[in-house]
Amino acid sequence: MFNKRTKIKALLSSEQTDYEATVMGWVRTFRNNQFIALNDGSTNSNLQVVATLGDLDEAILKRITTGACIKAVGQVIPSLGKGQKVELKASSIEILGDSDAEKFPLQPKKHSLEFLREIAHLRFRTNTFGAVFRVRHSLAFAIHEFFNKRGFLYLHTPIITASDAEGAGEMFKVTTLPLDGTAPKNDNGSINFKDDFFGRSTNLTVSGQLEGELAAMAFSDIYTFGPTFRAENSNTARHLAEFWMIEPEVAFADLEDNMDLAEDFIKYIIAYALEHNREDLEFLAQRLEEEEKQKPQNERAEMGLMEKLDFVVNNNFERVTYTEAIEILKESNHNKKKKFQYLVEGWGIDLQSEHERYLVEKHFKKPVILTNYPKEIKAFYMRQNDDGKTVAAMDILAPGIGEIVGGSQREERLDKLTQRMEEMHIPAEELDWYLDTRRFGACPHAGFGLGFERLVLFVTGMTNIRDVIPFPRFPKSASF
RNA sequence: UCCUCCUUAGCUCAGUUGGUUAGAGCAUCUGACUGUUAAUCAGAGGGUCGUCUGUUCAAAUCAGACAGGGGGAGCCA
Repeated sequence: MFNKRTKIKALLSSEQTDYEATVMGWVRTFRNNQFIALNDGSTNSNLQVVATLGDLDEAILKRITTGACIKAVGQVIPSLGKGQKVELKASSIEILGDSDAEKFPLQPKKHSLEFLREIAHLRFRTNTFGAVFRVRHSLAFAIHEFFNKRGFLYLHTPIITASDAEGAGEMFKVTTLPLDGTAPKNDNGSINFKDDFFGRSTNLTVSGQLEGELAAMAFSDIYTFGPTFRAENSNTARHLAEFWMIEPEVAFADLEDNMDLAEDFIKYIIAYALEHNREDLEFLAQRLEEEEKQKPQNERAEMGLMEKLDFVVNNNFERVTYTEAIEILKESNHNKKKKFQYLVEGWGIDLQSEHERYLVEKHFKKPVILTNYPKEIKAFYMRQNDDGKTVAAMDILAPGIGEIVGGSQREERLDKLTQRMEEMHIPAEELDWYLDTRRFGACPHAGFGLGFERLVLFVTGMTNIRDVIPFPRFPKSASF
């Protein structure tokens, strides 16, 4: 009966003593032939299991190696040593799974994140990744809680999609046709998808937004939270080929409502993690602090992780228009001294990473919501402002991460929308179903997309997006 | 995809102007110790120097190509 076991988190947090308990978990270290640091993933802390000399079989002791899985039964007692309040004095230890210490790659020492990424199937058993993925779990749970409390409907949008006109990025093809060159072709040499599984060309989704808008035109408030795929050849610490995206879509909402929602949302999620994952976050904060010490003084972050998260929860995001941002950048000493690689000369340019970082990290020193971008650099579905030049778009920029949210009020006016699609060469016939929302009972609405992994990066203080998703997919890599 | 740096033991790294048998710490193994906190102490084993090609009497060291990784950029979330 495995359910009789006590989870280490519960055992440690109760601080109750003098009762018998059964624990199971994986050995982190075995010191002095006597002290087992046992972890079962329920918490970052290990339980000290004491194997008293003479009480246990020598042959069993030999098999208690780093990585081995064991079951221990014994009395929970106040710890005789320092460093923990309670410990388990084992009366019996059973090896559930041996681990050959000569071959097990994790050692009781510091490993580089790059090395651990190569053994992503085992890195869950480290302090850092244990903390990261417990925080990730909490954030995911908090997202559902936030929207559920506000009456949003969780909409499952398709993962296989027929539309390839969204312009969000390169897509992965989905097909059952043979790849050996024998697939049927049209007269012009292109592949004929008539006999493909779906009878047409299909791809993995790059965004659930358009489908989300359809549902918002019935349920008022919806959100999606699911995997998203981009076949872009992006080799950065901020991009994945497979990532999870949250996309709320709200009827009867304008850009300001949208900004309010996004800001409330981010603060709620972070506050939830601060409340429920204190221990893990403090561990990650300490890890980050040690890493920062390696850097030269001028490159270090001004705030520690906990301080940063508290700050974000308790302060308003700075809201500035694109036009104001350009003025700030143009007039900045940084620009005048030509310290930007791309100098800011005038209105209409797309902001470079260095410009966004300057605004967030140097000028405002807090999250920034940039609004009303030139229409030329934004997507077709964004609502055109009365000035004829800008659209009701908003991007939220976070310190250290850059763009974390991209959203807009949507263009609900059919004539304006189709006109813009024409200008941007987006085939209207393929998106006829989408245009139906504008034909039958259109209303002002808005929404945004938030990259889940970027949020996890921000909250955990990790710096590479490949370290906050269990099994990352990126160019030239799809292991596990 | 572009720029740049890196690749030496299981891990993290040294390795002199190219020169004989390539080193350290940690891990592992053997033994000791038995209230330890990444335990400690003693000893041992462990390497096709990323791959290929070239230069040279001689290459871990120099050059080129390729592969993988880091940092930055673009695309974006």
